[in-house]
Amino acid sequence: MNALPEDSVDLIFADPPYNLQLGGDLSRPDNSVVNGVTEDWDQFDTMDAYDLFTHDWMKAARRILKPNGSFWVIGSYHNIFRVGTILQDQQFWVQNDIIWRKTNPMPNFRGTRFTNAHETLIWATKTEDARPTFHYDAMKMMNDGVQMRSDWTLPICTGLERLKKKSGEKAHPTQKPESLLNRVIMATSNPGDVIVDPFFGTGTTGAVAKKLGRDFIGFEMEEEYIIHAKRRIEKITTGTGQAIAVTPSKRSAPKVAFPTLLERGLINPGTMLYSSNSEHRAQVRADGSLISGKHTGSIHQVGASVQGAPSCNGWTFWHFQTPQGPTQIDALRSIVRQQMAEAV
Amino acid sequence: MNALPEDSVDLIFADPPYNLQLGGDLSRPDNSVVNGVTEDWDQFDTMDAYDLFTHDWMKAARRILKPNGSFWVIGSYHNIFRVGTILQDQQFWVQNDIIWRKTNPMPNFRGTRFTNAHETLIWATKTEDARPTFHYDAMKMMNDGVQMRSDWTLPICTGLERLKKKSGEKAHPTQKPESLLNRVIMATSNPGDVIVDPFFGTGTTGAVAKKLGRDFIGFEMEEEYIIHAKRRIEKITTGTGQAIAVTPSKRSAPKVAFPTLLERGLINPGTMLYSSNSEHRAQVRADGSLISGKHTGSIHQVGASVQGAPSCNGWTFWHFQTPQGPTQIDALRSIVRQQMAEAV
DNA sequence: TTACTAGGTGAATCATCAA
DNA sequence: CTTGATGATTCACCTAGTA
Repeated sequence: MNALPEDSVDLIFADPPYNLQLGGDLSRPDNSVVNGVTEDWDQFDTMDAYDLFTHDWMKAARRILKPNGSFWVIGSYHNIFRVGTILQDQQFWVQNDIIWRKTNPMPNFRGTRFTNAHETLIWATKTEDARPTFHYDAMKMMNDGVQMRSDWTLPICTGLERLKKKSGEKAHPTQKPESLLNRVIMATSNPGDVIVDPFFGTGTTGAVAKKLGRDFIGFEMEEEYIIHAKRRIEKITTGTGQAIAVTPSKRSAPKVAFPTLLERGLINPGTMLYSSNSEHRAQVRADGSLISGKHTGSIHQVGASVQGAPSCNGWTFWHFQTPQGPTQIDALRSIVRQQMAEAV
Repeated sequence: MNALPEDSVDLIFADPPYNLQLGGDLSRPDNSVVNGVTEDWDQFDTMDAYDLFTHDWMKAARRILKPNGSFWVIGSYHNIFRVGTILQDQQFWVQNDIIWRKTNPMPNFRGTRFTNAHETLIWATKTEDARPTFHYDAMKMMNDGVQMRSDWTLPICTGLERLKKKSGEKAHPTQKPESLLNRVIMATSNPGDVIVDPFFGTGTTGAVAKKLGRDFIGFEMEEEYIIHAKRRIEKITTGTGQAIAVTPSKRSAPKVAFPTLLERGLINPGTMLYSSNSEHRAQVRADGSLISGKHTGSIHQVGASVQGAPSCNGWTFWHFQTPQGPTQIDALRSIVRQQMAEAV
């Protein structure tokens, strides 16, 4: 990067090593082995070494970025706090942090934590008073007519999009989906702009840049990644004008879990529920499970158990007392759906 | 906090000042003025001053936290990178970063950025080898039967939940919703635990802690917030018994050895066991070991051997014949556990 | 040609206890 | 400290093969 002229680049997208520090092998419940990130380039001896590495590449990136250019970096909780702190210390000004909310993350196989279902991006400029390109209306268009939010729901890179070696193995352990780069590049650059990716990998940034009519420069040390990237980008034709279509993310109808009613204070732990004929009753526990005699479980499970039925729709089976008489708990679900619909 | 004994607290939830650095006044498209966070307690002269402040309160919090206790902190992009870095530098070990995805965030009125629609929480422990309370099964129950993810979709605190001054103004500029604290406290603490909130504000942590039968200690400097918090918490009644119980994790159940089933006459020597697909079979010997061809050993060992797998849960792998068809031997374990519970 | 099933997989800091 | 035994644990998606 030090060979490039200063203040010459419109957008930088950086996907640096995350410094994962994985432990031993991890296997799925079916005993198959999880193929983790064990590459040399993700190994750092200490956190200090990682901080120093981050400081160095970021300083080089900062030099070549135009005064109104956009700087993007992606990471996980392993590294993003270091990256964000160093970025602020270098006087970058954070415009947004963005959550890439994965539709299909890898589960937590051991049941020890919350499923790690997102990654974090930071969008920053060189200074507080920079005025970066931001296509507000295009983003609004891509989000069903309402402002694009700071959380983006997108699938991970799988299937035919995922580059493979001849052996069938994945070509790169952490290939990013083009949909993610599409949104970054669409939002904060213009056709003809110059985009730099300091950790080019198999070239997702270049592929999307070419598709959207931006110029790009990528840096990569691994020879094998470069070969894949070149072959991939060669095949791409640059879109022009109207040909550049965007795929808005489809949102499925919101599913509401009964425990959500408790979290939102619509029903309280300890509340008694009744079947419509008052023949069966159950008590609500704090995690949204029901208890009725020796039966415990979800509203559906307990509804089925007390009736000796194979299944049951708990939403319509259970009622709670109101001054107006017994009311289906389904009425409360409608309220939550309303709230979630407004959240889109 | 320095007056509390060390290693004495089960859970710490901290909602520190975000150091927002707001510019001039912001108005909505209808020219009404946005009431931002301009309180003295959110003013720091420099980023260094903020870092020092963070370092100090976090060190005090660390001292009082039990070795297996959970440490939670919430922030936005203004401060969360500083907080996360300092936390890691103090040897805290990050378990998850959690995204609070707001259903109803304030829009970006100027159309200059993405709507800032989330905040970030960090869940950490004092050390890497700490084993914090985590109610995996309760969280799964609360998420409609699938693992709880690292992104939580919850509304901000509005309506009747939002505390108001007599004048009708909001009592606190950044009151957190009880639903958020509910999930934190449910997931990582038990009834009777001690929870500390170093930035108590109007007492959301205390309110939810009391509701869920946890003890709490809150620190707050603003007299007016304290008055609101006390009045609020007084009104709350603590849930008891089943109301605050959650689905227990299987890991906490007492261990049962397979030979116990023979001792108690629940299964007889010579019984044939089958895998669910009937592909594998084994015979029970008098000492509770299995034999299948040349493989002998525990239910787990033989289950693993016959499959050629590195490990196997024999309780769910092996089935025995009943008039109702093949049944997991795990059903017999439940009976023993039942007997053990009644014997206490 | 369509429908269904079986199998594979993804940036993961992924168990606990006794000997 | 290591080693071994017990036994707990997965969601959404895609592809290839079969019916």
